[in-house]
Amino acid sequence: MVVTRFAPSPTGYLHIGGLRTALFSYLWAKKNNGKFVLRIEDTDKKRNSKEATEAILKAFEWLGLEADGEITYQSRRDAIYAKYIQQLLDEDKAYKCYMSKEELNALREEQMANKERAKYDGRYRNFDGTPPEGVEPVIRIKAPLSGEIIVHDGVKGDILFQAEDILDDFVIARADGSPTYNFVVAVDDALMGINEVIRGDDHLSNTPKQIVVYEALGFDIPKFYHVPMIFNQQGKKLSKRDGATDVMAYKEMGYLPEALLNFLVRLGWSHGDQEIFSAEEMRELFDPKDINRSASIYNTEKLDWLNAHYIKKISNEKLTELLTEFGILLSSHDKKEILLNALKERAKTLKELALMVEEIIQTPTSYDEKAVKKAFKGNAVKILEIFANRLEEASELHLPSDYHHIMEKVIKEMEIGFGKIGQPLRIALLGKMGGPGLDTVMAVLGRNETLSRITKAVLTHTADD
RNA sequence: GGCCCCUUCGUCUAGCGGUUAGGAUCCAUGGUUUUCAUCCAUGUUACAGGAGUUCAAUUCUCCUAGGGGUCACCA
Repeated sequence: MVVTRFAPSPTGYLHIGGLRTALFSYLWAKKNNGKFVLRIEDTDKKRNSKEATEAILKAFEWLGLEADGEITYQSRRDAIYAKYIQQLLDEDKAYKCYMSKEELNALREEQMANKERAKYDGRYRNFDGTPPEGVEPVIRIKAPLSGEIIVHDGVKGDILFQAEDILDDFVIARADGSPTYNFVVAVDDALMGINEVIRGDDHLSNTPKQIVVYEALGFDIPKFYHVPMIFNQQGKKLSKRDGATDVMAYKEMGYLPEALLNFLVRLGWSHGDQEIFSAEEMRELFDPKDINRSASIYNTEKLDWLNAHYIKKISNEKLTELLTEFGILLSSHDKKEILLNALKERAKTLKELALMVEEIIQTPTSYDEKAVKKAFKGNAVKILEIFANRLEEASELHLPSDYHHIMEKVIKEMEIGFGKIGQPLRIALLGKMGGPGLDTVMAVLGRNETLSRITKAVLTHTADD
């Protein structure tokens, strides 16, 4: 069974890059009827917060990603790590190193001065003398000092490292006894049965160290997939300063989860020419072998397009519900279907949609001057007055087509084109050009509000002349 | 700096030795629309550079350049 994982360190909100690796891991597990588990890497007590973990969970919930089983917290597994550290000590695969920080720094400086790679020199590797006073030892693993380490990567292919280039006896437990990252990652992945690791490219050079741990402990090495980074517009690694990288910020901006997911799944992954993927299709089609090898730049143009696409497809009922978060309450509005059908065609985000609804529902408080100049030429006022009269005379007015008939009637009566009535009427009703068809607008507003807006506009522009 | 990774339209990408180098987005133009948007159609734009290998390279190899990652008692 395929078991994947997402292993964030809870130091802040969940950002786009993290979400994408989580998504890839989730999809791959689902496709294989496997498991996707969540592990919180909170061993560094100073930098972690509970809120951050909750933020991650919240984002998952919004997007419909669900982790299988219990969440694992590394901070609660000290006993486990201690056990394996002791095992390595007992097997002479690790040892205590009494080098002080000062000594270590001195060594590094000397190596730097000689233009050598900073590297622990192994001075306590076979130490059996009396330990120096006053130094709490760290524990270092005996890493291979020569030979090759090959990472079999599902995205990049086999990558060859020379041990002497990259390895030294790295620390697996700090002076206070707490284990370090490369050690716990390997231990946890092994113990949790994770056999397919999908993670960011930035972990690629850590992988040989983790392989050292796997081998020392006799664990099976999982299959790795290192997915390329997502860069910002400047071509640099995404950071918190890159505007909206917080996943939940996208919710506030009016993006739909299906749009964000679709956008992210296509960032660095493809399935031929297909652009639109439902959640089901993603689970069916995702395969890490189709992950791209190169980094991608994060650019939201396509996200906007996808979001517009999904807004068009979503039910009005659902839309009404979503709009409440943007201060729009339509559930009791009798013409909400008509309104939403007209508006969802032209909104890129829910926030935009909310604004459009407001602009129709609210009586205009001012009129766009340029548009007024253009529209209120000639006998525009007269046309509006006649149109208003015909509206009053009409018997039943409900649907857009009812209003449309009246517009046509006036056009015929006065022997004018559609524009002659359309433009001033649009100004009267909405205060500016643009927006849905006027018949639709009037149907939504109803006869009284329509008449009232026309009257107000007529008064305003009669006074002007 | 050492090590490692990457390089097709502005952006996301297809391509897996022989293609008029395809799609999407963006942009532009036209059509539909009383307006705006949608929608439809059309168009501009790409194989980083140089050597090989080969009858034939975007595709394979090497080099160069550029970009990125990583080198902790952070994760």
